[in-house]
Amino acid sequence: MSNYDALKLENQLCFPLYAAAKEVVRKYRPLLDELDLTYTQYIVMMVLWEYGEMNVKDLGKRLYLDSGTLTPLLKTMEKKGYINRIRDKHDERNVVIRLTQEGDSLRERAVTVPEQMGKCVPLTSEEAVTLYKLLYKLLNSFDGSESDG
Amino acid sequence: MSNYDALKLENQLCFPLYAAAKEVVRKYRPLLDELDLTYTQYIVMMVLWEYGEMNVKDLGKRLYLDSGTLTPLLKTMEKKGYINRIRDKHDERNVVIRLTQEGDSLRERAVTVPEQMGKCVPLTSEEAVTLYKLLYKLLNSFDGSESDG
DNA sequence: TAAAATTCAATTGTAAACAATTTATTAGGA
DNA sequence: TCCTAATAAATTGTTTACAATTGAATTTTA
Repeated sequence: MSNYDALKLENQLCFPLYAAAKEVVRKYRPLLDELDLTYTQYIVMMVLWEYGEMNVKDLGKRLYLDSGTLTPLLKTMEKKGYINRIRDKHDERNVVIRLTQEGDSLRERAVTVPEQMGKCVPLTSEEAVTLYKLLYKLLNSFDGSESDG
Repeated sequence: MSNYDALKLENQLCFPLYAAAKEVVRKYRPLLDELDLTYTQYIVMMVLWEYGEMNVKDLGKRLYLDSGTLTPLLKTMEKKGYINRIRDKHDERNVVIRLTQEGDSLRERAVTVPEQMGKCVPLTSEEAVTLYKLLYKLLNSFDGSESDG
């Protein structure tokens, strides 16, 4: 019996990670609906708000997403008018993603999202920092073995 | 400028949560491929290995999944021969999920998965416990607001 | 320089994930 | 009893997510 304890859900580290991530993304939904963004589209916007433009590959590396996810996502965002997709003149293999005026100005409305989310997270700032560091320790350890790119 | 710092990816707690969860699930893939299970199917099996049987609703509550996800997933698992789906005689609204002999015996082969995954996680046991507790603190705080059920 | 290898995005096919709705069943109230 | 809630699973439609493959462009190398 206790031979199988390692297979119990309550003894998994991955399960609360998987479930908490899903639930947090669900918490974002009503806030992001008002910006006509999904969570994945939102993190793309965050990168673009900070860097202005970036090609698909670098975006994927930053967000841990591959072109199979990003290509249709970015096409949707282009239809919404938030970004442009432009072939790089110097290397036509690259597609550069650039914010439109509308996409850039969305930033002002998005600025309340992090604080509203903060209210949903019942952790002290020390706990949040600890969690943040542990998650990045995990994440950084995977950086040698990516897909795609 | 620093008005927008809260919108930087590196200042988000949710992003490393989201990304780490995805990457950990990816790490499971080659191990679970040998059992012909996806990660979501695997956590269903973990619950069933422990409890033998459970209806769809309770399974969903435990795994933070709704019937829209579980119904097709469970049908796939039934086709594989790991489970049976049986309408509850006493209340025909309920579908009870029960392990088959084959599903039950899969447990023996699955028992190496947790230890193999443990090797991929570069955390001390103290760190793992801290992470575990923080994730459940987060997760438990969401328990009032579920979907479906 | 021509051929081979590499790189990048796009495509294809499959599997989650979930909101919203629908269908069937059961429970409660008048 | 009949009618209305409420409940549980299934269905519908949309979006992620990713492995594997394809096709086009670039770089390397022979």
